[in-house]
Amino acid sequence: MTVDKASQRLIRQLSTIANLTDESKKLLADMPKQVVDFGQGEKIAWDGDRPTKSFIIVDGFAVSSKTTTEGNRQILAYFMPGDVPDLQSLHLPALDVTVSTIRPCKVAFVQHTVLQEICERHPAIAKVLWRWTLIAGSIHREWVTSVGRRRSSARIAHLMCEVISRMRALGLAQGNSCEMAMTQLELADATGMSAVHVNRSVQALRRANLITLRGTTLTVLDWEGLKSFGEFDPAYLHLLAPSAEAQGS
Amino acid sequence: MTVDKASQRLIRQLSTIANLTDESKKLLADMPKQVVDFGQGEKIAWDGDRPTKSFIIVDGFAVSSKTTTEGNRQILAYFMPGDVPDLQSLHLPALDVTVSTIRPCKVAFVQHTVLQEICERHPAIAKVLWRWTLIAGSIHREWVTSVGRRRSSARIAHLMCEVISRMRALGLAQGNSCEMAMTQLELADATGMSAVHVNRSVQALRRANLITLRGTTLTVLDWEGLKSFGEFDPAYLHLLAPSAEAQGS
DNA sequence: CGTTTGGTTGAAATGTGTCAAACTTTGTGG
DNA sequence: CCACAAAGTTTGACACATTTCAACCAAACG
Repeated sequence: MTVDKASQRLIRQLSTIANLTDESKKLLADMPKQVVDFGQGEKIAWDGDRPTKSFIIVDGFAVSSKTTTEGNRQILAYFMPGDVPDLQSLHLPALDVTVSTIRPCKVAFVQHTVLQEICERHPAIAKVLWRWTLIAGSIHREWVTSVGRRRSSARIAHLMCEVISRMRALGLAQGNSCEMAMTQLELADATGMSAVHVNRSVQALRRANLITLRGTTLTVLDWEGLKSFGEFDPAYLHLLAPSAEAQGS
Repeated sequence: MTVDKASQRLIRQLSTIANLTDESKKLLADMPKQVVDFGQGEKIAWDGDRPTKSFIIVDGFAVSSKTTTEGNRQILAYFMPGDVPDLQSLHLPALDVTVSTIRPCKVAFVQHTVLQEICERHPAIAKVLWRWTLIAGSIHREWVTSVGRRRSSARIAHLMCEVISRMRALGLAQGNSCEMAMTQLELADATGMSAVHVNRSVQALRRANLITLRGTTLTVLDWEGLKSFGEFDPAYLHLLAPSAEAQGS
């Protein structure tokens, strides 16, 4: 039995936070999905929308964001393959963020009715999805802390630790390297800084021999150093295997 | 049939975000609860705990927060009567925040086993609770935006709008006034600013004739003005009756 | 009535943003 | 495969928002 890529990604993501039974996996894999391609910088869902389906990121990277009246953008979450950026719309009809690709993306749409029926008939799956949305909330809390109370370069370091930890858990990191997929401008919008200051903070991390950042490829040179510099404690990610983050250095 | 205060508060809160059937209300009211009093500035639950019960705020106010290694505190959420600050621990065993009272609090503990059984047997209630945790996430996103991208006095204004809107929805605001229960130091920790700067920002809001803040009692003099100054759009609260926020001015 | 807690003020230090220009890399079409 | 354009990065100078420190004041409290 072959399983499509969208299902593989979704199942792999969920496996990082919960143990799925084979039955659950099959149910998720069998959901009807509609695959659509998006280019870089395209919007997939808009603040204020009332979607009737949610989507899985199959390939590529996306972010959710809000824009203030003065036109400043704040990135609120970072999505990688297997993520479902608008899962909350299952129980919150009106979307409160805009989701945009930061890389070309292949996404798979699933009707809310399908998800809802699965949740009703299979409470175990509902529980995992609920847990997933709670982890998204936990990550939000860590971001508030970062943006509110950490120095600029620690914010950057923390975000890098988060991304590489999540990528590792998915098996999408190569050793100490991963495709971060964010320009410095996007890094700025995610950390509440200006692009110029991000640049200077990144240089500080480089000078401290903590990282290498070429284009959008991040390499961690000193995992323990970066962790302590960014005050990163992976507990908030609530991953099943904390070992995933200890493989570094 | 008399219903205890803890249940009343809980049901009133949930009624602001969902329509509960009488059966659901009865089930919630019938949960065994253990009422405990806490003084001001006490901690109810600790970061890293693995609680076996969650608690409803019956009276008083509380916040959840994280503290950085440098000792800076970031407040992440603000809880009022009827709120369940650690509801997420139902599916995230390890708590990732500390919950402390900012006023003397009466709280009612409910065993997780009880909540879990209700959720299993009554999917309608599970759905409401899930929705509730999703709204908490939505509020977190708004806070990230505020802390990351809004000017200092707009942050304060935004937080004031949020608190008074939620208090109004609960019927806990008197006209344009409400008990905000936060000192300027707590306001600082919630908005990622220093206490001194909060003081200056509050004064700016006063000078603009938007608010009055005596002690911890907030009075809104110009609701529309405060809303636009703080870029406040209540959509992210996902309240059932948006009218609650339109009653002002 | 003194003590504590929270609020207010001023001055100086500093982190971060803004602006503008130059540079580098990446991608694309000829 | 080169040349060019576009996108992203880096740099410097300067402005300014915010923090820090320290002192003082006001209100609440036992």
